[in-house]
Amino acid sequence: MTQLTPPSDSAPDWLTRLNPPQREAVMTLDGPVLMLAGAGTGKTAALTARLANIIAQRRAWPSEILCVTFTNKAAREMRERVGHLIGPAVEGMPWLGTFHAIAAKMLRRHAELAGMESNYTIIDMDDQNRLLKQLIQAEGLDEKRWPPKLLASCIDRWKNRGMMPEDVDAMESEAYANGRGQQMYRLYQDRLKALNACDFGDLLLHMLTIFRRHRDVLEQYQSRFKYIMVDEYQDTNSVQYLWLRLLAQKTGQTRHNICVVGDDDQSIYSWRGAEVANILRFEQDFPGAKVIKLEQNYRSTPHILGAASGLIRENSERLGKTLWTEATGGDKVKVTGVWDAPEEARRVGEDIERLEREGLPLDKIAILVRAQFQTREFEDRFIAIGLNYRIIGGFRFYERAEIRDALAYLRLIAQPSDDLAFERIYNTPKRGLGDKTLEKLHRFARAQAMPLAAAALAIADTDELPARARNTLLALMRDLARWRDVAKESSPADLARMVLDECGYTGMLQAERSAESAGRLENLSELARAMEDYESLGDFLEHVSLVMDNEARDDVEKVTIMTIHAAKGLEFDHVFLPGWEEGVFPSQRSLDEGGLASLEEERRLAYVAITRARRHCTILHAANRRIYGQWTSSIPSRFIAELPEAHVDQSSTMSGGASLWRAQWSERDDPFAHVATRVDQQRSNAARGPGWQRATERATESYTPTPRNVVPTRPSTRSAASFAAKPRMDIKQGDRVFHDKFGYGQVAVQEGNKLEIDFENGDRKRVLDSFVRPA
DNA sequence: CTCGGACTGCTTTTT
DNA sequence: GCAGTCCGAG
Repeated sequence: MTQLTPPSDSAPDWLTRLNPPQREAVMTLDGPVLMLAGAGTGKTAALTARLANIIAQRRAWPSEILCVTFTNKAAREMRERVGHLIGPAVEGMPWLGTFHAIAAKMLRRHAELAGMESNYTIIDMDDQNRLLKQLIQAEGLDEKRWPPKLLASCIDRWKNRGMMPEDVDAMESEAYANGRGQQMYRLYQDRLKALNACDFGDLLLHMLTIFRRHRDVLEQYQSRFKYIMVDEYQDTNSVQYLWLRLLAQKTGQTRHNICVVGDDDQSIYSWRGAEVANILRFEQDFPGAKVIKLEQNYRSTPHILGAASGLIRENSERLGKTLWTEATGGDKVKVTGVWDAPEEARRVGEDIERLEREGLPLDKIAILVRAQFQTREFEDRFIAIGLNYRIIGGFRFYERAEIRDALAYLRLIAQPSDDLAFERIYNTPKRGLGDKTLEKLHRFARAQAMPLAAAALAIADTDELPARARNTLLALMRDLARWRDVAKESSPADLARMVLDECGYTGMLQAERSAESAGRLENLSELARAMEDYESLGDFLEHVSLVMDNEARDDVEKVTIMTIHAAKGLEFDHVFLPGWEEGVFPSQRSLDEGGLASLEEERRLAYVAITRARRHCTILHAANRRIYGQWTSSIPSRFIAELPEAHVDQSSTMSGGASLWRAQWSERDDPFAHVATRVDQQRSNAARGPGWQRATERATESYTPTPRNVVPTRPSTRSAASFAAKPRMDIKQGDRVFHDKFGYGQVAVQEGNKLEIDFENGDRKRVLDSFVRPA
């Protein structure tokens, strides 16, 4: 990573800064290349240097290179880094992007070959859900027994595997409603076609089908792309694999200039269709492939690497890499056992405050959890001690109801046939149109084979609807027509502001005056602000449907709390890994569903977690934790026992210490340990003796924060760091402020960086001043 | 249409 | 234990 950082303009510079294997990857331009890049081995540097090299050597124009990533973030990063190396020529890289963005772009050109028009709509999961629900109801299926979500996941799985409805066999079809899976899938596809829409999976599947059925189209792209590069290849699913293979295999010529980069040890997305097999058999797929291993790690200390490597060695299906580093020294990975989850959060909080005092910026620290529910404990604790944090994940901007409503209006303006958008807004804000009206409208629309919006207009000439509903509908249609005219002249942002005002949405929220409504209004103006960057409404809508991420721009330094999945590809000086207990990590559910294969994926996840750390890594496990409201006692994760002792420092805040945990593992050293359930643990608790039992029972029945057998930690109400935290200069008592979650309020008490605020809904809440801004 | 009570079901998540 | 959803009553 470090090697390419100061990019220089002297031409061969990107070569001299590379290590030998990296250089080989950059220089090998002919034929298939598999770059096996371990964590922190400078894979992005090598990939971007290779791209720059292709262009510098005039092997291809930027527009003749296909460069695919999985996330928008990765695509952005790549574009930026290539930009540093080759300058403004990146602008001419139209085919650098995510699989979906690239497929969508191709599909716009060939939509008619998939039975759509080129201005097709890309529907999101919410639309998909509503659509499926309608279909399920129409088919008279019991929604409870066969929820739309289940059907959605089946369809998704089929699409991930490149299956069209006709490819779904009887066995697969069984997965939904007693064998009606295939039928429902087909109905869904028909409905999408009628709506001139497709879902995310379709973007790739449609293009794959087009490539297969129309050789001329395929050949056009095959000859265009002289080079293909794929990042995170271990995450590719079947469609993506098939899609790439078609593009990379130019018939009659021996081009196959495909370079894939990945790490089988970091494959953590099999649950959403990724096939590690794709990377494992790359050499068979592309005979003569050059395999280059990047093994020199530039990120972590030897102990961190040693611990991670020892752990991942337990996995069977591996291509096998050995990470090494020139770095020396550094601390061992710390493993700490604590009594319960609140203590875990308390200790992490104290450690972070100590690091902060020692001068480590908060944004160099991360807490990585297995599952989202674990974040809560930390959030509570950090609020209490006044530690700045941010939680990544959870709700995304474009998933909020008000944003989706606003987008529905805009979609309907851009695309009058967007029935899903119509349904979403036709009575939002409330204008007195109910299910009855919608039902009649639906029937009318179906009979006339027209979209709902057109039907709304046409039905006004009939006596189908009562005068009142008819007039309301007509007024809405008139508004839409007017906005469509406005859209032709004014900017998307202005249009959005106008629409939201005139449709009554803004008014509705203003009238509400609740804590959330203020935040919603804020979000809507943020949406309009985001639209300033777009030329046309169409551009913006395309962006929104493909780029659902939203990086909150940072103002203050904050500790990051996120899932391990979300942390892949990132690095932090100090990483805390809480919740390493059987059942939590590895996740019980994962083991129940996928057995050994899942256990190995969990282990890879653990490997990813540890390798995020640059300098320090602290693993924690709690003996007691509340799960689904039940106090549950648990034993340390098997992954802890798998860490080589030479790289680990174990400690425990409980009497008995680490030996207790180790003993626990040897006791239950049987081959079926991985399917052990919590019920078994009740039994093994009994085997641990009366003292343990008493402690466990106490914890289960009545929770006491500091039981006798716990070495008491420092009383927590006011730690040194939080006391010392400086108050914000721009906010003082009595000020009116705005908080993203709670809305507007008045500062009642200011104490360091903590505020007590009387919010407009009457609640008084304690919050950190970094979470509010002056209103 | 809106409110409230019952019911459920709970990893990971990008596009 | 909690949050989100659904259905029935008003």
